[in-house]
This record gives sequence, C-alpha cells and structure tokens, in this order.
Amino acid sequence: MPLERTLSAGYMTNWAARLFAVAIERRLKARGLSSAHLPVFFALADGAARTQKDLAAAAAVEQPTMAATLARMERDGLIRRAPDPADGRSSLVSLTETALADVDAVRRATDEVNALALADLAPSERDIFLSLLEKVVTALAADAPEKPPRAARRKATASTADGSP
Amino acid sequence: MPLERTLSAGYMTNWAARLFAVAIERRLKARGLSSAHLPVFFALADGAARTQKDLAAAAAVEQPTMAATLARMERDGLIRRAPDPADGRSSLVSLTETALADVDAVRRATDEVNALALADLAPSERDIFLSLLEKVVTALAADAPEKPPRAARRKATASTADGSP
DNA sequence: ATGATTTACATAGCTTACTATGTAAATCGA
DNA sequence: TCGATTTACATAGTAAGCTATGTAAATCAT
Repeated sequence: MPLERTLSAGYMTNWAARLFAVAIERRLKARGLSSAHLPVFFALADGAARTQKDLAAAAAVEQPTMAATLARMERDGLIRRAPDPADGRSSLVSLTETALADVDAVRRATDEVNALALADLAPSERDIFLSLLEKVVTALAADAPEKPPRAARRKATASTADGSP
Repeated sequence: MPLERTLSAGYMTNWAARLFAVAIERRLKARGLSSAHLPVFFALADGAARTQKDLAAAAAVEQPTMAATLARMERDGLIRRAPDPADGRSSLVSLTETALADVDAVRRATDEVNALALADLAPSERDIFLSLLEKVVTALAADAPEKPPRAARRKATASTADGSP
C-alpha cells in the first residue's frame, strides 16, 4: 500500500513517531498520562526538583512547549511548583505523590512499547537503529539556525527607535 | 548532554520527527508551505484529483486530520475541490496552478532535508535505516486497536434506547 | 551603583495530530 | 423497495509542538 513514501526518511520517521505516541497513550490514558509527560516523569522520578528550563532541555522541547505541558500536569495534579530560593524568576518543579505512584507503570509502559516496536528487529539491529537515529538527530540539530540573544528593547526614545532614520 | 533518553527508540524517533518538520518548514515557509502538505503534494503532483479518504490513506493520517489540512490548503489557495460525479458524499481534490508551480521546489526541499539527515550515514546504512523504520512502523501499526464499524444509531424509541433497562 | 543586557518564564497565536461524534449519501438485506 | 447499516465527510474538543514576543529578575559593564 505505501510505496514511494517508504523511501523518505522524514516521512517514515514522522509516521513512526505518531504510532509510538498512540501506542504509549493507549497504555497510559486510563491513568491520565500521555507521551509528553514521559520526559518529565523520568527527569523527576527520583523525587528531584528541577526548573522548567532544565526540564525543557531534558525533553529537547522549546520552553513554551514545556510550559504548556507543565501547566496541564499541574492542572491534573501530577506536579507541584515551589519557589526557587536561588532565583526569583524560577520555580522548582517536582512530581506529586500521585505521580510518583505512577512512575513504575510509566516505565513498564515505555519498556513495553519500545520492545514491541523493535520486536521484529534482531538484537544487533536494535542497537544499530538507535545509533542511526542518534546520527540523524545530530545532523538535523546542526541544521537548525543559531538562536542569538534577543535584542534588548531600549527605552523608547523617538530619535533612537530601531530602524528609524 | 542527553544520556538515558538516547536509549529509548520512542523518544529518539519523536525527537527526529520534530527536527525533520522544523527543517522542512524552514525551507518551505517562504512559499507558505509546511510539512503536512507534503503527502498531499506528492499524491497530486501529476495533476490528479483524489478524494479526501484517498489522501488520508496516502498520508497515513486520520480523516479529520486530513480534513483540517485540506481546509488550510484551500484557504491558502493550494488546492481546489470539485464534486465527485461518482459519489455525492465526496469531493475530488486537486492542486491549483499556484501549487503545481511549487511542486519542484517541494521535491527539492524534501530531497535536501532527507540527504542532510542521512549525511553522516554510510550509503548502506541509509537503506538499513529505512528498512528498520519500516519494520518499526509495521510492528506499531499492528498494535493499534481494531476500528469496528460505528454502531448505527437506531430510531430513538424509548424502550429500545441502548443500555436502557 | 546604576543603566543596559541577558535570562527565565508567561502568553498569544498558529499548525498538526488525535478521539468522539453528527449528518447525509450510498449500499445492503430481507 | 425500503429500512438498516455503512461510508465519507464535517465538526467539536483537546494535546503537543512551534515561533514571536512581553515582563520581571538577575547579571554585566562601566
């Protein structure tokens, strides 16, 4: 059925990623958990408290994406935030008792889905698959544009407004 | 920096898929095109007219996902719909002249991103990567639950309403 | 020490994806 | 042939991702 598309790494990777997400969610939905929660769970599974920036880096998502994920997890009673004594701009995020009680189930679900996905690969192929994926991620990440520090907005003074003559 | 996560096929696949999408969009944004348009472009590149159901199958997305993609593409002047003479429920979707003029650029962008992503793989590894991805997709697709035909809603008759005693 | 810059997070707006369900046309079965 | 079912699409609602940008705290440079 699928013909030419199986020749495109991008198409196949996107397809596989969506199937992974559906498979995970099918197993975790009853607990109110979802695929975007996984990196947060793993980063905080030992009871640690981390900043949003830290969690975004651990999940390799942008900051507003992690902000939205944490907002939903807080709404659903999975995380709590405490003020960061070292930095007034940050909070320290940790899992609630409820969420900590689900950590084992989360790990079982991810192990199960990963095993299922790789079931038709020989053991040596599984390592190869992961190492090729890592090379692909590295190459694509290098393609992303630099993110220079944002220009500071200077005190609005008509004569110095950026771009004005 | 990333350590344990590189051991999860699901995590790495999701990460790679997001990087693929960003890379494609960086190259096509100026033309008002995006990654979800690609399967539609390729399916209709020869001027063919196809139904929404056909396109959803070609893209391996659910019907409402394709409906939304086509709605945006129609809004942006990329596709047009004509009534299907053979079936009053369907339309036949085809690319506009504008979109047809972009087909070559779309193919160049996808080729470029795929080549970039696989640049650090040996030629033989590229084939292996695609074949492993195909096995993963097949295994995960087999995990998905059956989609039985939807129950017909019978004429509401109090005594026969589903679940009523 | 203070003004400028950078950083951490919040918010707005959009796309892509999913599930669930409504509606009308087509098809099936008795 | 006609009622029931199935199919094709539409719509509603939500999640998860992105970019762009606002704001306040922290830091830097003079």
